[in-house]
Amino acid sequence: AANKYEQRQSDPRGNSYGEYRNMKQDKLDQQLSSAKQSELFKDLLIMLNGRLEPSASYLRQLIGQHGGQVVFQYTSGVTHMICQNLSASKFNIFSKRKIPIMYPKWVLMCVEQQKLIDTNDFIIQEIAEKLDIQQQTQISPIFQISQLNQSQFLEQQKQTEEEKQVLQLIESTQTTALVSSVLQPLNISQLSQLSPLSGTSPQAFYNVNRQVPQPQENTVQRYHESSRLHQLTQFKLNAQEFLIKNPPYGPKPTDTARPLFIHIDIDCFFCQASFLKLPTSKQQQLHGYPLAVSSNIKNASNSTADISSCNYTARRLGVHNGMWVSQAVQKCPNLQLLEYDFDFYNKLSLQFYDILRQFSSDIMPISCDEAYLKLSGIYTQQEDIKIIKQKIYSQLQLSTTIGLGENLIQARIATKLAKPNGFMFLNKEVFQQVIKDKQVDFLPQIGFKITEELKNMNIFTVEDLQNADIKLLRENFGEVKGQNLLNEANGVDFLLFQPIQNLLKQKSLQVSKNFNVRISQISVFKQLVFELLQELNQRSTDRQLKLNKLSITVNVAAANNKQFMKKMGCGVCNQVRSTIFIHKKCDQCVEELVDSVVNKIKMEDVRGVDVMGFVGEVKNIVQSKELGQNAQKKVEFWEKLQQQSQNTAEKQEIISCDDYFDALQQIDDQDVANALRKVFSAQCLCRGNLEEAFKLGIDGVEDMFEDKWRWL
DNA sequence: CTAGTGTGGTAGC
DNA sequence: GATCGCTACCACACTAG
Repeated sequence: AANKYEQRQSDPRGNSYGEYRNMKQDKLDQQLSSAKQSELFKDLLIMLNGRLEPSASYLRQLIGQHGGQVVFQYTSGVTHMICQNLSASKFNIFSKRKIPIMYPKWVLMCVEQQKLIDTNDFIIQEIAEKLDIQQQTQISPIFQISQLNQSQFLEQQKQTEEEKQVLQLIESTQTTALVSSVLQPLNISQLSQLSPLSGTSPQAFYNVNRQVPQPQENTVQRYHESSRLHQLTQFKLNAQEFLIKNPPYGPKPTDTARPLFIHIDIDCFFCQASFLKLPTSKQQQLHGYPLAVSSNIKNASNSTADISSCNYTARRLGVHNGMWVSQAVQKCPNLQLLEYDFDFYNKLSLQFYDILRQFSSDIMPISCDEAYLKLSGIYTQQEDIKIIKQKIYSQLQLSTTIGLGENLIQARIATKLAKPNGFMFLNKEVFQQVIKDKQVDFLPQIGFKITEELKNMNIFTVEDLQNADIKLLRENFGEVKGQNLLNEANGVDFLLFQPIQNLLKQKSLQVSKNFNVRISQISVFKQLVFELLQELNQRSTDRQLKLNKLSITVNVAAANNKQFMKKMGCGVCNQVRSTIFIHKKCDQCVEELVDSVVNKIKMEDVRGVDVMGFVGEVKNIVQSKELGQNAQKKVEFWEKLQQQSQNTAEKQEIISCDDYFDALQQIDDQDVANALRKVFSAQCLCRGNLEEAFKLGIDGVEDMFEDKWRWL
């Protein structure tokens, strides 16, 4: 397979694969325009997103034949968006811009009927409903818990009208989730039934499609769509976003002498969710079998696909997460493999958090299916807490495990011990009892490397760790880590409970591809970096983060690269990194970024690339050495400005004010005064709501500036 | 000593 | 023909000044 891929990369018809692709594209475009059949899509710019059925290349061809234009990335002027799956954030972007989102079926049906069908009939239902849930949740009646006494709250949990409404709400969405396969685009045979008048048989189109090579754009995006680890991180971010927009409204924990925490985790989340997606008959058939979620593969006994989640039957038979499918079926020949359904996982995750919102106002999300809750003093009975489990089960059919403890680590360990479908309370004494004989890697934060290191120190069990010499631990692991290890072993928290409302601004973001990367030409490498940067740009824009620094990491095959390697994986690699400062959109930095590493690597050894962006707080930007020797004065100026706007709503705006940012970038070291004048004018004039600026006019602004100037 | 940069480890399924 | 090895964040070693 690798050989074939490389042959394609060095196709003799072009100097590089990219050029070859362009030639091919031109040729294709010519063919298409010559085969133009109608002007149906004239003046439309249609964006194709993600994996499509029929395929993107086929749709492109079809749209081209009928006079339309196609793009694969969002650009201004896009009139329609075609997709099957779409993240909530992207959905928001398109719906905000009032760009209709349609299934590919729309294109086919327009062509069939030779008219532009009303887009309202096609806007993706499932996603629209997901958005509806969020809106409804926001306006749904909120329990005024603080005004209720404790028993009233618990009573309300069981009985109130609001409760019924919430239940109905979630039940209705759940039905949608379970039948969502109904909403998938129609297949070809269904289509021909719908449009018997068609002149050209859809089947014919479909066959043409088979001969058109798949376009190579969006390799990063396509890859991410089926990468479980990518999805997993996005789900977590989605959950955080959801909680910020829909704050928890449960009872407010009071400062009691003895706070309680729960740790809640959905048991083998992906596995349960994928199971729920099966038809009932299949579910009955698989009942009691060992199950695992993995990419759908034909040759399980040879596959190096990862098991991403497996049920507890499978675990008892020796299967575990992260194992290769081939190893798993060797241990457990009856293992039944289930398919991923990432959209469904995401949906369940948000519903999970929607339920948790009722139970505490202090929630700390850990991942898409796992959170800590700080409990108020009203939970006095274990039964009160089990209500959470029951609710999640009755509303989502997902079994969970809850650990209860006086601190986070106790709760966390309790969950681990009680899995699956369990509940456990640990206090200090019981914790000591249950933990002491466990291997050290039973504790969180102790992974492969630290286990190895501890082995070298003759520390194997938690009890060994408890008795270890703190000086030695600190020496070997550092001050903090060493102390943390000891704390963990003794059931003392080192993780701080941080409810969602304390969430700090994201500091960095990164986009990686370290799978199926085999490169022979620098142009291909550039294309990959470009795509990664585009994605980075997209994400930072979506999340309104301003990046001031970019870093690139290239994974380069090490001498023992092939050892333990997944077939298309990156194997053992050395990392080559480099960092640059940026003044422009990050997808315009390809050349600079590539240049910074290209001399240190051989293209044929590249096994993966990772670009990271650092969020530039204006304060940090001001401090960065890019601003040169007068940075200190500029910082002071900035801080003064901050103080000025301290008590106004403008503070936030000033932080994100692009003009301000740009002006700062242009500050001239030779003449700080002038530069700051520029900055300050820009600040005033670019923002209409700085009232004084308008009242005083230009001269007034100058005076104002002089006024602010004195402190410099 | 300080501030900035580079490196490595862990977590979720 | 393979089957999706991501990503945020922390701590600390190191370096320049």
